[in-house]
Amino acid sequence: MQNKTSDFRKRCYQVLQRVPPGKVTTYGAIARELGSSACRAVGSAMANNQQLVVIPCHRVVRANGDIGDYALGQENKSALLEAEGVAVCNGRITDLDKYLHHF
DNA sequence: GGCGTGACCCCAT
DNA sequence: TATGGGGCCACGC
Repeated sequence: MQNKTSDFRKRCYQVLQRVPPGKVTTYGAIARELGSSACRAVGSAMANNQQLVVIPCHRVVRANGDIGDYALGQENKSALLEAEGVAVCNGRITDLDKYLHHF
């Protein structure tokens, strides 16, 4: 059967849901969890994410420490992260390694 | 069936 | 530190 969402995208969401509150992950980490280095494909999945309430896409940040982009805006994303206990400064994670979740 | 795009990542300069 | 270039994969037209 064919769901509206591709299987690859679902996997991104599944991995993303594995990240606990107060922790963050990177697009590359998710991609590698899926067995690929297609960090861009993961981002594309988030961009088409229609389950903002179900998928904590705001917990995904860039590997260089930047919070990356967000469907509702970077400001909203950083605010959500701080609300979960992640220190964000000027749209960037101060201690990325400290909040990075290890799968 | 092929091309361009994208919420990226890494390395070199 | 900032900028440029190459590579990776999935999706829409």
